[in-house]
Amino acid sequence: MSSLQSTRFNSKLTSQCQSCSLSALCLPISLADEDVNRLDQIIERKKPLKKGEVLFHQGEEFSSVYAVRTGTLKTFNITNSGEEQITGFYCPSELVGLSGIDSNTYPVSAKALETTSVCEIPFSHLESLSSQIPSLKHQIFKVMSRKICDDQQMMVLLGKKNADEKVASLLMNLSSRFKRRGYSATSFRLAMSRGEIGNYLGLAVETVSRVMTRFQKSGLIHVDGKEIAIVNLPEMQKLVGITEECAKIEVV
Amino acid sequence: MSSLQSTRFNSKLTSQCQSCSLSALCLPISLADEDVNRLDQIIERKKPLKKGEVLFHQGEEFSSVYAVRTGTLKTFNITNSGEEQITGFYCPSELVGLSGIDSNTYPVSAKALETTSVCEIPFSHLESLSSQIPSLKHQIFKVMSRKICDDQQMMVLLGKKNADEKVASLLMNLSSRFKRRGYSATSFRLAMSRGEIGNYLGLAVETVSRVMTRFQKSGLIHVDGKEIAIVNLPEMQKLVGITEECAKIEVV
DNA sequence: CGTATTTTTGATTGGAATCAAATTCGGTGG
DNA sequence: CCACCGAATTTGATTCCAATCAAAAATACG
Repeated sequence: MSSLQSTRFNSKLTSQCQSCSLSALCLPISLADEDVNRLDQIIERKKPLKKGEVLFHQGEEFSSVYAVRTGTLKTFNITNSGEEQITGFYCPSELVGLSGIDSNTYPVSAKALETTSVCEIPFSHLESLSSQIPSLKHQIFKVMSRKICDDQQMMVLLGKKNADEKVASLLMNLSSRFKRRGYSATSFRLAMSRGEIGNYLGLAVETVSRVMTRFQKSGLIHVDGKEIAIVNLPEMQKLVGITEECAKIEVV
Repeated sequence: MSSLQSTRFNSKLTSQCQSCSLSALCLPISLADEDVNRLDQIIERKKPLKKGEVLFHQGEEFSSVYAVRTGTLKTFNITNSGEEQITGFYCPSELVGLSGIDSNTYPVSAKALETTSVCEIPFSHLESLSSQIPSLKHQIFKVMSRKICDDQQMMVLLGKKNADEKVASLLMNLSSRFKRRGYSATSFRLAMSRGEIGNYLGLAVETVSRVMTRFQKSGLIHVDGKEIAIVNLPEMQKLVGITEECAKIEVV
């Protein structure tokens, strides 16, 4: 158990969730002001993580879920052969750590890909608060359900798609996540390296590089290091295929 | 909304969950008798599905989650090219349909691989009941968290493993699920076809067949149609690798 | 400014897909 | 109970996509 006092980075009596620009994403529910305040009081805003710092380690006791406020996280397993297997990237407003509830242990590690600040949400507090606020409980169910959906789409991607479709899917997925937060859907900066993309997609680094070069040559995207611009959006969407369909369902 | 009366297949006033042999798996919590009864009253035991019958369709409005009592289900997407993409197999005591909570729509279809009976659990009832029974709410969180964990392991499998490891992983996974329900871990019958296994694992049917033949020749397993016997358990576990590790974490 | 790391590019290899066909299995009706 | 038909499974030959090996180029960083 971490100390509320010692880790609190920015503590005020007024609700910070209410003034946070992400609240509409992080809490897409209409909580009464009073309820938001109650939620706000259990949340700790931690000191930002520097690139490469670890938020929690695989195997550690589960205590909190975390909402990313700024920056990007990756979650990963260490395989028995010692290599890293990335299982997800987390952008602002997204929750990380939910997979620890079942075993009361984080089954993955979470590491910052760049300077990243998070809100720590002690799960036991969240859970008891959710008993008192049904819409909050429903929201947690929804977030977890959404994660299950997304992971299953990822399973389809990994099992059925070729290298082009995988890379296109990741780029379009990131694009829609940027858009959701009000940023450009067609021009953004990758927080992760080519190696991390390949690791996540089940591709070799070289393949990721080749595919991106090829996409650029065919006028689908423009690549400048980590800066990506989607040039031919319709064609990219076509490449993504099935994932697209399910995105529709989810958006409803 | 389905009618409670019309679809109820086997209705008694006494608690059926209490006498169900799966309750320790389906409800691995110590609910007070009174609470079990309350849960029991919202559950409908539906008429068994015959092989090939569909429990719910992709795109249909979400209303219930289902616990498999006997038999096996598969969940799948239909891709835009019209082919089926299997996202999961469900054995007795396992819950299907949780991915529908987020969008209020089932993002997959569920179909019986053999004669299968399920308990229908209307989600709105379950949710309101969970407000009154904190341990039930916690249990739902756990089940969903576990699903997220499992799916992420599946992602690792699909992204990083070769054909041998994939097939071995599926067999060992099924083995542990049979064992959990009190059946033999080393001898069981596959409910799914080679084609469905291949579809699920991201392999061609021919590859699944070849791998199994090869496993049999090397004395790892014995295959007789759909009957499988694990002959060399340690070697099979070795093939599975990382998934093994995470199984340990989850079991704790 | 020089070194380490990341990314790109090229050549070759290999594992699984695909194509093709034989065989077995499962269900049905005579 | 057996013969028959379609589906599922197995087996074989060939192809192809992405991995691997290798090395140059670009970028990050102290």
